Amino acid sequence: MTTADRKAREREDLSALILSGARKLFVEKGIEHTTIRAIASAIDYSIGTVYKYFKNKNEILHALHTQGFQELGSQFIVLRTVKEPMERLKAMGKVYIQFAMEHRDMYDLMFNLKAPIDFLDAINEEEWNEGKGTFDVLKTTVKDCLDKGYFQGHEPEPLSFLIWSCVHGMCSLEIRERTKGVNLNNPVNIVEQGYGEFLKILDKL
Amino acid sequence: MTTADRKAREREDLSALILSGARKLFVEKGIEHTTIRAIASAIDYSIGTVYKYFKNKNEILHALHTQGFQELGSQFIVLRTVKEPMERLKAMGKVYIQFAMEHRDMYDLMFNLKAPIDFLDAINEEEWNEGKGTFDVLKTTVKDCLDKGYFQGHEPEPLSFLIWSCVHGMCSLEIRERTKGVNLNNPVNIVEQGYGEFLKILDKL
DNA sequence: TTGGAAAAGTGAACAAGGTTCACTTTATTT
DNA sequence: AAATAAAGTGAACCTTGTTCACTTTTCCAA
Repeated sequence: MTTADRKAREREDLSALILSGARKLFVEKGIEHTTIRAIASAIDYSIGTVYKYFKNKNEILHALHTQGFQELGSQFIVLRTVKEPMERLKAMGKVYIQFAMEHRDMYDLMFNLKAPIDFLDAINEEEWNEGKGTFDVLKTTVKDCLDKGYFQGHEPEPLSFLIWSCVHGMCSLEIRERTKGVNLNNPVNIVEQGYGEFLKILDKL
Repeated sequence: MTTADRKAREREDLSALILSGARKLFVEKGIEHTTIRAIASAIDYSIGTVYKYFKNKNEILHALHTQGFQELGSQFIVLRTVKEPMERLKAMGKVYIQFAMEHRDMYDLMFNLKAPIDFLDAINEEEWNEGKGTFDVLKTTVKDCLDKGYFQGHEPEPLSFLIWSCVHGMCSLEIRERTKGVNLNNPVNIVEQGYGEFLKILDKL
């Protein structure tokens, strides 16, 4: 079945090409400029072809959001070298914030936009595996901390959710331009400062 | 100038009517169904009239977002009865979460959507007074806590931002359906549980 | 009282974007 | 080489925000 194999490969290739075109626009011009027409024209194919490969725009954005989780996951790999769980937790927060601040639109897509979740709903997928996987990485480290005697009296799951929320909240407020509401006496980046306070709290727990 | 006065009043009235129509759609059908056409038809006026009263849709959404802050502010009034600052801080979080969960679309508009901020940008308004005002209420309570000896070694401003982020993060993840990523062993609402962990931490600080 | 200006209100029309689908072109198979 | 299938196309449709030339109403001075 050489022909069928090649066909499948070609299909994969064009699928990937569409995504890379979408990705490029997404990164360079922001999500509002990432239209189907723009994606098609960026890769010199017609609108119709894009729709032969993806059911709709939500599917494209979902695929992009999955790529984002893969990248975030690969950033997390360095954390394996940090053996002490509390240190690892602190480093994880730093990596997470850095990812969010360096890939604002991607972060927004992964954790704020409706599109990827709407896509899951449309295909009757109950689970959000991308998010779940990342959350599990956090939860494992939090459990390690509990085993080491940190976070006395806390429950791993809701505590992990709280920690995620802290960091996500800061990134989200920053990306959605709500940090305008915070008067800074200090010229340092508010997210950095907020994370500094977070670290101080961890040292007490 | 009785006539001019009445004119001004009528103008105010229609302005308010447009907003109430928008509000109704917003609450009942969600933001995606709150189109200019739908607003106009809900109050039996034409599209053109809506545009005589508001420059564009962002201005309408900004006005709605301001109403939201007024309501959140009025929910905060009960907190004045709580004299002990740490207790007040805990109660404030509870009120905030309750507001967010009961007015999801409004919360989203206030803290997530681009529209209100885009409106401010368009009129060259640097300040986000609505957010700033609410943040100041929090900051005052956090400062009171510091004065009472809580939060030793912390800075009021970034600490307030961190606390806000914690609570906002939980609400935001819930509203944007990212709590799907959290496997619950316990049937209780994850935001409630996360806030429970937050309270435990406050008791240690 | 009334004529004309100003204010209020209208809705057709445009642009942009997601989506569909009948059609053309290319590739494969027999 | 013809028949069939797969790949690709883009005009056209729908919805939504927005504009603006036009109509209707209101107001005040002559």
